[in-house]
Amino acid sequence: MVAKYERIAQELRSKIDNGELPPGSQLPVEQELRVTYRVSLPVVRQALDLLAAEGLVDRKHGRGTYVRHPRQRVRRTPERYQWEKDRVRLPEQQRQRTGATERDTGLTMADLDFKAEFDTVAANDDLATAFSLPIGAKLLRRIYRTQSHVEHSPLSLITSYLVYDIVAENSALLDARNEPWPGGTQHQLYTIGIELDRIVDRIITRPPTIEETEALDLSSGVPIFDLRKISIDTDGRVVEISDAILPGDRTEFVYTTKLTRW
Amino acid sequence: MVAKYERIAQELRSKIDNGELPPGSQLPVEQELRVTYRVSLPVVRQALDLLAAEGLVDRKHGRGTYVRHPRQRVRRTPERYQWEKDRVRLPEQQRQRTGATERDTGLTMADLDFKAEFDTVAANDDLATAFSLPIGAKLLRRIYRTQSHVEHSPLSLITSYLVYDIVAENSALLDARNEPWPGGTQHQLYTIGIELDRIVDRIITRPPTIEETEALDLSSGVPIFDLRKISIDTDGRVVEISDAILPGDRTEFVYTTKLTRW
DNA sequence: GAGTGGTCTAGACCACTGT
DNA sequence: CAGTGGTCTAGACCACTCC
Repeated sequence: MVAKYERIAQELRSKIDNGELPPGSQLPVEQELRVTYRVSLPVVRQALDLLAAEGLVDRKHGRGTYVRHPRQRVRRTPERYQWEKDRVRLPEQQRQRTGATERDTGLTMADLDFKAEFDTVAANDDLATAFSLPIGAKLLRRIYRTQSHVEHSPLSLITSYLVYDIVAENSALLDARNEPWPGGTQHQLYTIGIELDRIVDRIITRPPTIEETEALDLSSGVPIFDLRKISIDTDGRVVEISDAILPGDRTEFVYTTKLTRW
Repeated sequence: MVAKYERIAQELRSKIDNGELPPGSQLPVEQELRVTYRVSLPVVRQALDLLAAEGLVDRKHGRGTYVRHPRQRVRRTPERYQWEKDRVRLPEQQRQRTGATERDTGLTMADLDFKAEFDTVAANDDLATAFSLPIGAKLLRRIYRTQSHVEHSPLSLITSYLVYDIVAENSALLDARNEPWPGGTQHQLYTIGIELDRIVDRIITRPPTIEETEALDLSSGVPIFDLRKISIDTDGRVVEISDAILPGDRTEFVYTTKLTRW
C-alpha cells in the first residue's frame, strides 16, 4: 500500500524529471492539487514538504511552490593553501590587494559583509585532542561571518582556534579590529615566526542547525559541509584549527592525488 | 510569534543537548507530549518530524521515538589510491588477500554482500565532457552494491564508467562474473597496459533520493556524499570515472596538503 | 484585497512492534 | 493484544507577497 502523499509526490517528481515542470516553474497551488487528487489539504502539503526535503522544490510563503534551479557550485581546492603561503612574504601592498574569500568568490570586498569576533575559550575534549593539549587549555577563538549583499554567492561561517599563549606574542593578533588581515592567517602566524608544513582537511556532512539555516539562508532540505582545517607547522605542532560551515548546495571540493610512477 | 511545534522542538532539543535525554533514550510518546503541551497530535508530530529531519532523533514505527546515537564515521583518505597502485604488480596470490573495501571497513569478504552488474551506455553530456569524448560514445558501466550483514558498517553504491573501446582489448574485463577482481580497477587497467598518473576526487553533498535512502538504509534527514573519482593515466587521458554514493552520517574524508618550504 | 502557503484543531482508522 | 507511530479527513484562521 503506497500512501497517497507518496503517490502525489511521485507524480510531481516525474513531471520535474521529464521537464514538464522545468526549473523555476511554479507547481499547481495546494488547493488545485487537493481537487486534482481528491485528497485533503494536509496530504497535499505532506507531498510538497517531502519534495522540499529532497531539494527538488522551494516553498515560498505567499507566492507558491517552485521547481528549484540546480545551484552553481563554488569549487574549493587545496591549491588555495599554497597560494596563501606564497603570498605571505609579498610586500603588504600586494597582500592587501585581495584575500582568499575574494579569490574564491570573485567578489570584491565592497560586495562582502565581513564580521569578526574574538574571544578566549577553554579547550574542550575535542579541541584538546586535536591540539594535543590538556583539556581546558586557553584558546583564542575567532568567529568570522562572511555575507554578501549580491545574490547567488556562497557564504560561510568560520570558527578558528589558535593557541593563546603562542599568538599572544604579537598582541595585534588578539584584536578583531585588525581583521580582515592582509595575507590571512598564514601571514599572521608568520609574524610570530611560524611556517606551515601541511594542512589537513577533514570533511563531514550533516543537516544544518536552525542557526546555520538562517545564517547561510539555506532552503529546506539542503545539508551543509563541515570542513575542519588543521594547520601544522614545520615542528609538527598543530597551530590552528578552523571549522567552516559551507552550504551543501553551493559547494564542491576537488582534491587531486598524484601517484608515484612505476 | 514562535509556532507551537517550534517551541516543543526547541524544548526537546535542549533536553537532548543537556543530557537529560541521552543518546538511545526514548522520548515521551506522542500522546503524552500532546497532553503536556496541550496541543493537538499533528502539532506534536510536526515537532518530532522536525527533530528527525535535523538528525537528532529516530522515529521507529510501533516502538517510539529515540535520541539518535552519534555515528562512528569511517575515514576515507586518498592514500588508498597509492596503496592500490602499489598492489597492482604484486603476485596474484597476494592481491587476492584483501580488497580496498575490506581494508576500509575491516570486514572480510564473508561479511560482505557483493554485487556487480555490467552494461554499456551512451555517454551523456556530463560524462562526455568529463571523458573529453563526443556525446553518445560507448561506455562500459559497472554498478557495484556492497552491503554488509553485520551492523554499523558503511555501505556504498558505486557506478563506474570505462571507455568501452579501450577496455574491450581484454574481454575478461567485460564480464561481471570476474568481479570482485583481485587488485581492483587499477589492476584491470594494468592488464591493458594502462598506468595511472593521478586521481581527482570531486565531493558534493545532497539529500538522498528514495532509492538511495533504501539501499543505504539511511535515517530520515541524513544527507549523502556523492564522490566522483576521475582516474587519469600517464598520457593524460581520463580512463575511468567512478561515482560513489556514501552515507553522510557514517563517512568522513581526510585530505592532507603538503606545502612547499620557504 | 486576492492569492498563496503556514499553523492548528479534533478527531478516525491503519500498520508495525513486542509480549 | 496493547502500545506506538503513520496516514488521512474537513475544516478554521493567520501570515506573507504582490498588485
